[in-house]
Amino acid sequence: MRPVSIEDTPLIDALSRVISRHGFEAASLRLLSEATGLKRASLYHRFPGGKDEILEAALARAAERFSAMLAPAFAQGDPVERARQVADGIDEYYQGGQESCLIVALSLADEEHQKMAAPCLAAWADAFRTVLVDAGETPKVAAERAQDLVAQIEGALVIASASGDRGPFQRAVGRLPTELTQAA
Amino acid sequence: MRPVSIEDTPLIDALSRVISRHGFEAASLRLLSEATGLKRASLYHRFPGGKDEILEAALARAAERFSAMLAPAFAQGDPVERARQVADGIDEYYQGGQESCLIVALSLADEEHQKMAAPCLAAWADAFRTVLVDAGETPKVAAERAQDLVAQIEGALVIASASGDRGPFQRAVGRLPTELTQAA
DNA sequence: GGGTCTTTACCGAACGTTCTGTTTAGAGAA
DNA sequence: TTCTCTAAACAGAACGTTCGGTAAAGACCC
Repeated sequence: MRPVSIEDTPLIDALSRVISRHGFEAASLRLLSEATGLKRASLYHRFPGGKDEILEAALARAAERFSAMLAPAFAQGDPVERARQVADGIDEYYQGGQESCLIVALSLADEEHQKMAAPCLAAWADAFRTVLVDAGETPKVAAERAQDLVAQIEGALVIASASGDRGPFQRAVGRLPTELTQAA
Repeated sequence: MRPVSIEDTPLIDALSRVISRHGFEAASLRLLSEATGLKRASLYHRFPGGKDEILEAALARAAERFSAMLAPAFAQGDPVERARQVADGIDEYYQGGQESCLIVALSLADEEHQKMAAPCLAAWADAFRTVLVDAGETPKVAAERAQDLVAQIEGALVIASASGDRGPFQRAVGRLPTELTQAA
Protein backbone atom coordinates (compact mmCIF):
# COMPACT_ATOMS: atom_id res chain seq x y z
CA MET A 1 0.00 0.00 0.00
CA ARG A 2 1.25 3.42 -0.86
CA PRO A 3 2.43 5.39 2.19
CA VAL A 4 0.83 8.65 3.25
CA SER A 5 2.80 11.76 2.42
CA ILE A 6 2.11 13.28 5.83
CA GLU A 7 1.17 11.39 8.97
CA ASP A 8 -2.11 12.02 10.76
CA THR A 9 -0.65 13.80 13.78
CA PRO A 10 1.41 16.47 11.98
CA LEU A 11 -1.39 16.78 9.43
CA ILE A 12 -4.02 17.52 12.06
CA ASP A 13 -1.65 19.81 13.93
CA ALA A 14 -1.08 21.85 10.79
CA LEU A 15 -4.81 22.01 10.05
CA SER A 16 -5.52 23.01 13.64
CA ARG A 17 -2.96 25.79 13.44
CA VAL A 18 -4.64 27.28 10.37
CA ILE A 19 -8.06 27.17 12.02
CA SER A 20 -6.72 28.70 15.22
CA ARG A 21 -4.98 31.47 13.35
CA HIS A 22 -7.71 32.44 10.88
CA GLY A 23 -10.94 31.18 12.41
CA PHE A 24 -13.04 28.29 11.14
CA GLU A 25 -14.90 30.06 8.36
CA ALA A 26 -11.86 31.91 7.07
CA ALA A 27 -9.82 28.70 7.11
CA SER A 28 -10.55 27.85 3.47
CA LEU A 29 -9.56 24.58 1.87
CA ARG A 30 -6.99 26.53 -0.10
CA LEU A 31 -5.29 27.71 3.11
CA LEU A 32 -5.59 24.26 4.67
CA SER A 33 -4.17 22.73 1.52
CA GLU A 34 -1.24 25.12 1.35
CA ALA A 35 -0.41 24.56 5.01
CA THR A 36 -0.34 20.78 4.69
CA GLY A 37 0.93 20.21 1.18
CA LEU A 38 -2.13 18.11 0.40
CA LYS A 39 -4.42 19.15 -2.44
CA ARG A 40 -8.08 19.70 -1.75
CA ALA A 41 -9.12 16.30 -3.12
CA SER A 42 -6.53 14.66 -0.91
CA LEU A 43 -7.90 16.44 2.12
CA TYR A 44 -11.32 15.08 1.21
CA HIS A 45 -9.81 11.64 0.92
CA ARG A 46 -8.40 11.91 4.45
CA PHE A 47 -11.46 13.73 5.84
CA PRO A 48 -14.50 12.65 3.79
CA GLY A 49 -16.73 14.85 5.93
CA GLY A 50 -14.97 18.00 4.73
CA LYS A 51 -14.24 20.97 6.92
CA ASP A 52 -16.57 19.79 9.66
CA GLU A 53 -14.66 16.54 10.01
CA ILE A 54 -11.38 18.46 9.97
CA LEU A 55 -12.66 20.60 12.81
CA GLU A 56 -13.71 17.52 14.75
CA ALA A 57 -10.26 16.03 14.29
CA ALA A 58 -8.64 19.27 15.38
CA LEU A 59 -10.82 19.40 18.48
CA ALA A 60 -10.17 15.75 19.32
CA ARG A 61 -6.45 16.42 19.03
CA ALA A 62 -6.78 19.56 21.14
CA ALA A 63 -8.65 17.60 23.80
CA GLU A 64 -5.87 15.02 23.76
CA ARG A 65 -3.12 17.62 24.08
CA PHE A 66 -5.08 19.51 26.72
CA SER A 67 -5.48 16.33 28.68
CA ALA A 68 -1.73 15.79 28.70
CA MET A 69 -1.05 19.44 29.44
CA LEU A 70 -3.44 19.48 32.40
CA ALA A 71 -2.66 16.00 33.74
CA PRO A 72 -0.32 17.24 36.52
CA ALA A 73 -3.23 19.23 37.95
CA PHE A 74 -5.11 16.04 38.70
CA ALA A 75 -2.09 14.13 39.97
CA GLN A 76 -1.18 13.74 43.61
CA GLY A 77 1.61 15.60 45.30
CA ASP A 78 2.65 19.12 46.07
CA PRO A 79 0.22 21.63 44.52
CA VAL A 80 3.07 24.08 43.93
CA GLU A 81 5.00 21.57 41.86
CA ARG A 82 1.87 20.47 39.99
CA ALA A 83 1.01 24.09 39.22
CA ARG A 84 4.49 24.71 37.87
CA GLN A 85 4.24 21.68 35.61
CA VAL A 86 0.88 22.83 34.24
CA ALA A 87 2.27 26.31 33.65
CA ASP A 88 5.20 24.84 31.74
CA GLY A 89 2.79 22.78 29.68
CA ILE A 90 0.72 25.84 28.79
CA ASP A 91 3.84 27.79 27.86
CA GLU A 92 4.95 24.99 25.58
CA TYR A 93 1.49 24.45 24.07
CA TYR A 94 1.19 28.08 23.04
CA GLN A 95 4.91 28.47 22.29
CA GLY A 96 5.35 31.36 24.68
CA GLY A 97 2.36 33.15 23.18
CA GLN A 98 3.24 32.73 19.52
CA GLU A 99 0.52 30.18 18.83
CA SER A 100 -3.11 31.15 18.49
CA CYS A 101 -5.79 29.48 20.58
CA LEU A 102 -8.43 27.28 18.98
CA ILE A 103 -10.93 28.35 21.62
CA VAL A 104 -10.58 32.00 20.63
CA ALA A 105 -11.02 31.05 16.99
CA LEU A 106 -14.17 29.05 17.73
CA SER A 107 -15.62 31.84 19.83
CA LEU A 108 -16.20 33.64 16.52
CA ALA A 109 -17.78 30.68 14.73
CA ASP A 110 -21.48 30.00 14.29
CA GLU A 111 -23.32 28.74 17.31
CA GLU A 112 -23.13 25.05 16.43
CA HIS A 113 -19.35 25.09 16.06
CA GLN A 114 -18.95 27.53 18.93
CA LYS A 115 -20.30 25.17 21.55
CA MET A 116 -17.74 22.54 20.57
CA ALA A 117 -15.08 24.56 22.40
CA ALA A 118 -16.94 24.54 25.72
CA PRO A 119 -15.63 21.14 26.90
CA CYS A 120 -12.00 22.25 26.42
CA LEU A 121 -12.72 25.41 28.34
CA ALA A 122 -14.42 23.47 31.11
CA ALA A 123 -11.57 20.95 31.36
CA TRP A 124 -9.09 23.77 31.66
CA ALA A 125 -10.99 25.55 34.42
CA ASP A 126 -11.56 22.26 36.20
CA ALA A 127 -7.83 21.56 36.28
CA PHE A 128 -7.09 24.95 37.80
CA ARG A 129 -9.94 24.53 40.26
CA THR A 130 -8.57 21.17 41.40
CA VAL A 131 -5.15 22.61 42.19
CA LEU A 132 -6.70 25.56 44.00
CA VAL A 133 -8.86 23.30 46.15
CA ASP A 134 -5.87 21.10 46.96
CA ALA A 135 -3.99 24.25 47.91
CA GLY A 136 -6.65 25.03 50.49
CA GLU A 137 -9.02 27.30 48.61
CA THR A 138 -12.75 26.96 49.22
CA PRO A 139 -14.63 25.20 46.39
CA LYS A 140 -16.74 28.20 45.44
CA VAL A 141 -13.87 30.68 45.29
CA ALA A 142 -11.64 28.10 43.61
CA ALA A 143 -14.13 27.60 40.77
CA GLU A 144 -14.34 31.32 40.10
CA ARG A 145 -10.62 32.00 40.35
CA ALA A 146 -9.93 29.06 38.05
CA GLN A 147 -12.20 30.55 35.40
CA ASP A 148 -10.62 33.96 35.87
CA LEU A 149 -7.12 32.56 35.41
CA VAL A 150 -8.19 30.86 32.19
CA ALA A 151 -9.60 34.19 31.03
CA GLN A 152 -6.31 35.89 31.89
CA ILE A 153 -4.40 33.50 29.63
CA GLU A 154 -6.93 33.60 26.79
CA GLY A 155 -6.89 37.38 26.84
CA ALA A 156 -3.12 37.43 26.87
CA LEU A 157 -3.14 35.21 23.77
CA VAL A 158 -5.51 37.64 22.06
CA ILE A 159 -3.19 40.53 22.86
CA ALA A 160 -0.21 38.54 21.64
CA SER A 161 -1.99 37.97 18.32
CA ALA A 162 -3.32 41.50 17.96
CA SER A 163 -0.26 43.48 18.99
CA GLY A 164 2.60 41.01 18.82
CA ASP A 165 3.41 41.69 22.47
CA ARG A 166 3.92 38.41 24.27
CA GLY A 167 4.59 40.07 27.61
CA PRO A 168 1.10 39.60 29.03
CA PHE A 169 1.16 35.90 28.17
CA GLN A 170 4.55 35.33 29.70
CA ARG A 171 3.62 37.20 32.86
CA ALA A 172 0.33 35.32 33.15
CA VAL A 173 2.06 31.96 32.83
CA GLY A 174 4.83 33.06 35.16
CA ARG A 175 2.36 34.12 37.85
CA LEU A 176 0.34 30.93 37.47
CA PRO A 177 2.18 28.74 40.00
CA THR A 178 1.71 31.28 42.78
CA GLU A 179 -1.82 32.25 41.70
CA LEU A 180 -2.87 28.61 41.78
CA THR A 181 -1.45 27.86 45.19
CA GLN A 182 -2.08 30.82 47.42
CA ALA A 183 -5.50 30.71 49.04
CA ALA A 184 -7.28 34.07 49.34
CA MET B 1 -32.28 64.95 -1.43
CA ARG B 2 -33.65 61.62 -0.54
CA PRO B 3 -33.24 60.79 3.16
CA VAL B 4 -31.19 57.81 4.28
CA SER B 5 -33.11 54.79 5.50
CA ILE B 6 -30.64 54.27 8.34
CA GLU B 7 -28.40 56.94 9.83
CA ASP B 8 -24.63 56.58 9.79
CA THR B 9 -24.21 55.92 13.49
CA PRO B 10 -26.68 53.03 13.88
CA LEU B 11 -25.55 51.72 10.49
CA ILE B 12 -21.90 51.58 11.50
CA ASP B 13 -22.80 50.17 14.91
CA ALA B 14 -24.73 47.34 13.26
CA LEU B 15 -21.89 46.64 10.83
CA SER B 16 -19.38 46.73 13.66
CA ARG B 17 -21.43 44.25 15.65
CA VAL B 18 -21.44 41.76 12.75
CA ILE B 19 -17.67 42.06 12.30
CA SER B 20 -17.07 41.71 16.04
CA ARG B 21 -19.28 38.66 16.25
CA HIS B 22 -18.12 36.76 13.18
CA GLY B 23 -14.67 38.17 12.37
CA PHE B 24 -13.77 40.33 9.41
CA GLU B 25 -13.46 37.65 6.74
CA ALA B 26 -16.55 35.75 7.86
CA ALA B 27 -18.57 38.97 7.96
CA SER B 28 -19.89 38.55 4.42
CA LEU B 29 -21.80 41.26 2.62
CA ARG B 30 -24.86 39.05 2.91
CA LEU B 31 -24.59 39.10 6.73
CA LEU B 32 -23.80 42.81 6.75
CA SER B 33 -26.75 43.45 4.47
CA GLU B 34 -29.15 41.40 6.56
CA ALA B 35 -28.02 43.12 9.75
CA THR B 36 -28.51 46.61 8.41
CA GLY B 37 -31.47 46.27 6.07
CA LEU B 38 -29.42 47.71 3.22
CA LYS B 39 -28.83 45.61 0.11
CA ARG B 40 -25.29 44.88 -0.93
CA ALA B 41 -25.28 47.53 -3.64
CA SER B 42 -26.51 50.10 -1.15
CA LEU B 43 -23.69 49.28 1.22
CA TYR B 44 -21.33 50.07 -1.66
CA HIS B 45 -23.10 53.37 -2.12
CA ARG B 46 -22.46 54.27 1.52
CA PHE B 47 -18.97 52.73 1.59
CA PRO B 48 -17.50 52.90 -1.93
CA GLY B 49 -14.32 51.29 -0.68
CA GLY B 50 -16.15 48.05 0.14
CA LYS B 51 -15.43 45.92 3.15
CA ASP B 52 -12.15 47.67 3.87
CA GLU B 53 -13.90 51.01 4.15
CA ILE B 54 -16.57 49.44 6.34
CA LEU B 55 -13.87 48.15 8.65
CA GLU B 56 -12.24 51.56 8.76
CA ALA B 57 -15.55 53.14 9.71
CA ALA B 58 -16.11 50.52 12.39
CA LEU B 59 -12.64 51.15 13.82
CA ALA B 60 -13.09 54.92 13.75
CA ARG B 61 -16.36 54.52 15.61
CA ALA B 62 -14.74 52.14 18.08
CA ALA B 63 -11.94 54.64 18.70
CA GLU B 64 -14.57 57.31 19.32
CA ARG B 65 -16.52 55.16 21.75
CA PHE B 66 -13.33 53.98 23.45
CA SER B 67 -12.27 57.57 23.88
CA ALA B 68 -15.52 58.39 25.67
CA MET B 69 -15.40 55.20 27.69
CA LEU B 70 -11.84 55.85 28.88
CA ALA B 71 -12.12 59.61 29.34
CA PRO B 72 -12.59 59.43 33.14
CA ALA B 73 -9.22 57.72 33.40
CA PHE B 74 -7.48 60.83 32.12
CA ALA B 75 -9.58 63.27 34.13
CA GLN B 76 -8.53 64.80 37.42
CA GLY B 77 -9.89 63.75 40.76
CA ASP B 78 -10.11 60.68 42.94
CA PRO B 79 -8.61 57.64 41.18
CA VAL B 80 -11.15 55.37 42.87
CA GLU B 81 -14.06 57.31 41.45
CA ARG B 82 -12.43 57.54 38.02
CA ALA B 83 -11.78 53.80 38.01
CA ARG B 84 -15.40 53.13 38.88
CA GLN B 85 -16.60 55.33 36.03
CA VAL B 86 -14.33 53.55 33.55
CA ALA B 87 -15.53 50.17 34.81
CA ASP B 88 -19.13 51.26 34.35
CA GLY B 89 -18.28 52.42 30.83
CA ILE B 90 -16.73 49.06 29.97
CA ASP B 91 -19.70 47.18 31.38
CA GLU B 92 -22.04 49.28 29.27
CA TYR B 93 -19.89 49.05 26.14
CA TYR B 94 -19.89 45.26 26.21
CA GLN B 95 -23.40 44.99 27.62
CA GLY B 96 -22.35 43.00 30.63
CA GLY B 97 -20.40 40.59 28.43
CA GLN B 98 -23.05 39.99 25.80
CA GLU B 99 -21.28 41.99 23.09
CA SER B 100 -18.26 40.66 21.25
CA CYS B 101 -15.05 42.64 21.05
CA LEU B 102 -13.78 44.03 17.76
CA ILE B 103 -10.20 43.58 18.95
CA VAL B 104 -10.71 39.85 19.41
CA ALA B 105 -12.28 39.64 15.96
CA LEU B 106 -9.37 41.47 14.35
CA SER B 107 -6.84 39.30 16.14
CA LEU B 108 -7.87 36.57 13.67
CA ALA B 109 -7.68 38.73 10.55
CA ASP B 110 -4.79 38.96 8.11
CA GLU B 111 -1.79 40.90 9.25
CA GLU B 112 -2.71 44.17 7.54
CA HIS B 113 -6.13 44.31 9.17
CA GLN B 114 -4.81 42.88 12.41
CA LYS B 115 -2.51 45.78 13.15
CA MET B 116 -5.41 48.22 12.89
CA ALA B 117 -6.56 47.09 16.34
CA ALA B 118 -3.28 47.93 18.05
CA PRO B 119 -4.10 51.63 18.69
CA CYS B 120 -7.34 50.73 20.47
CA LEU B 121 -5.49 48.22 22.59
CA ALA B 122 -2.76 50.76 23.39
CA ALA B 123 -5.30 53.44 24.31
CA TRP B 124 -7.03 51.05 26.65
CA ALA B 125 -3.84 50.01 28.43
CA ASP B 126 -2.72 53.62 28.62
CA ALA B 127 -5.93 54.62 30.38
CA PHE B 128 -5.51 51.89 32.98
CA ARG B 129 -1.84 52.79 33.40
CA THR B 130 -2.71 56.44 34.03
CA VAL B 131 -5.11 55.57 36.83
CA LEU B 132 -2.63 53.17 38.38
CA VAL B 133 0.13 55.77 38.35
CA ASP B 134 -2.19 58.34 39.89
CA ALA B 135 -3.05 55.79 42.55
CA GLY B 136 0.60 55.56 43.51
CA GLU B 137 1.87 52.67 41.42
CA THR B 138 5.34 52.84 39.91
CA PRO B 139 5.36 53.55 36.15
CA LYS B 140 6.92 50.24 35.17
CA VAL B 141 4.61 48.07 37.25
CA ALA B 142 1.63 50.21 36.27
CA ALA B 143 2.25 49.65 32.56
CA GLU B 144 2.41 45.91 33.00
CA ARG B 145 -0.59 45.63 35.29
CA ALA B 146 -2.59 47.81 32.94
CA GLN B 147 -1.91 45.43 30.07
CA ASP B 148 -2.72 42.45 32.25
CA LEU B 149 -6.06 43.95 33.26
CA VAL B 150 -6.93 44.54 29.62
CA ALA B 151 -6.04 40.90 28.92
CA GLN B 152 -8.28 39.81 31.80
CA ILE B 153 -11.26 41.58 30.26
CA GLU B 154 -10.54 40.44 26.71
CA GLY B 155 -10.24 36.86 27.89
CA ALA B 156 -13.45 37.15 29.85
CA LEU B 157 -15.19 38.33 26.68
CA VAL B 158 -13.84 35.33 24.79
CA ILE B 159 -15.18 33.01 27.48
CA ALA B 160 -18.52 34.79 27.43
CA SER B 161 -18.74 34.21 23.67
CA ALA B 162 -17.51 30.64 23.75
CA SER B 163 -19.44 29.31 26.71
CA GLY B 164 -22.17 31.87 27.31
CA ASP B 165 -20.95 32.34 30.88
CA ARG B 166 -20.73 36.04 31.63
CA GLY B 167 -19.45 35.47 35.17
CA PRO B 168 -15.77 36.05 34.38
CA PHE B 169 -16.57 39.33 32.65
CA GLN B 170 -18.74 40.61 35.44
CA ARG B 171 -16.17 39.67 38.07
CA ALA B 172 -13.37 41.28 36.06
CA VAL B 173 -15.31 44.53 35.70
CA GLY B 174 -16.40 44.39 39.34
CA ARG B 175 -12.82 43.96 40.55
CA LEU B 176 -11.53 46.71 38.26
CA PRO B 177 -12.02 49.71 40.63
CA THR B 178 -9.96 48.06 43.37
CA GLU B 179 -7.42 46.53 40.97
CA LEU B 180 -6.78 49.94 39.44
CA THR B 181 -6.32 51.77 42.71
CA GLN B 182 -4.39 49.54 45.06
CA ALA B 183 -0.65 49.83 44.58
CA ALA B 184 1.30 46.58 44.89
C1' DG C 1 -49.66 75.49 -6.38
C1' DG C 2 -48.09 72.61 -10.41
C1' DG C 3 -44.53 70.88 -13.06
C1' DT C 4 -39.95 69.99 -14.22
C1' DC C 5 -34.88 69.32 -12.77
C1' DT C 6 -31.25 67.89 -9.81
C1' DT C 7 -29.48 65.26 -6.34
C1' DT C 8 -29.03 61.54 -3.57
C1' DA C 9 -30.37 56.73 -1.73
C1' DC C 10 -31.45 52.54 -2.88
C1' DC C 11 -31.91 48.12 -5.44
C1' DG C 12 -31.88 44.13 -9.16
C1' DA C 13 -28.93 41.90 -12.00
C1' DA C 14 -24.79 40.54 -13.47
C1' DC C 15 -19.58 40.37 -13.45
C1' DG C 16 -15.46 37.40 -12.48
C1' DT C 17 -13.45 34.98 -8.63
C1' DT C 18 -13.25 31.79 -4.99
C1' DC C 19 -15.56 28.70 -2.14
C1' DT C 20 -16.99 23.74 -0.75
C1' DG C 21 -17.62 19.36 -2.42
C1' DT C 22 -17.57 15.47 -6.34
C1' DT C 23 -15.89 12.76 -9.97
C1' DT C 24 -12.53 10.52 -12.73
C1' DA C 25 -8.25 9.01 -14.23
C1' DG C 26 -3.52 8.11 -13.24
C1' DA C 27 0.63 7.44 -10.22
C1' DG C 28 2.97 4.44 -6.95
C1' DA C 29 4.09 0.95 -3.57
C1' DA C 30 3.04 -3.98 -2.13
C1' DT D 1 -1.88 -7.03 -10.45
C1' DT D 2 -4.25 -4.75 -6.85
C1' DC D 3 -5.11 -1.51 -3.88
C1' DT D 4 -4.39 3.12 -1.90
C1' DC D 5 -3.61 7.48 -2.52
C1' DT D 6 -3.29 11.81 -5.25
C1' DA D 7 -3.95 15.13 -9.08
C1' DA D 8 -6.78 17.53 -12.14
C1' DA D 9 -11.05 18.91 -13.84
C1' DC D 10 -15.60 19.76 -12.69
C1' DA D 11 -20.17 21.56 -10.75
C1' DG D 12 -22.99 24.56 -8.03
C1' DA D 13 -23.13 28.04 -4.66
C1' DA D 14 -21.43 32.10 -2.41
C1' DC D 15 -18.19 35.63 -2.47
C1' DG D 16 -16.94 40.83 -3.26
C1' DT D 17 -17.77 44.15 -6.61
C1' DT D 18 -19.79 46.98 -10.43
C1' DC D 19 -23.37 49.06 -13.18
C1' DG D 20 -27.78 50.76 -14.90
C1' DG D 21 -31.88 52.09 -13.41
C1' DT D 22 -35.61 53.51 -10.07
C1' DA D 23 -37.56 56.00 -6.03
C1' DA D 24 -37.84 59.98 -3.14
C1' DA D 25 -37.01 64.39 -1.58
C1' DG D 26 -35.64 69.54 -2.15
C1' DA D 27 -34.85 73.41 -5.54
C1' DC D 28 -36.36 76.30 -8.97
C1' DC D 29 -39.09 78.55 -12.42
C1' DC D 30 -43.67 79.34 -14.19
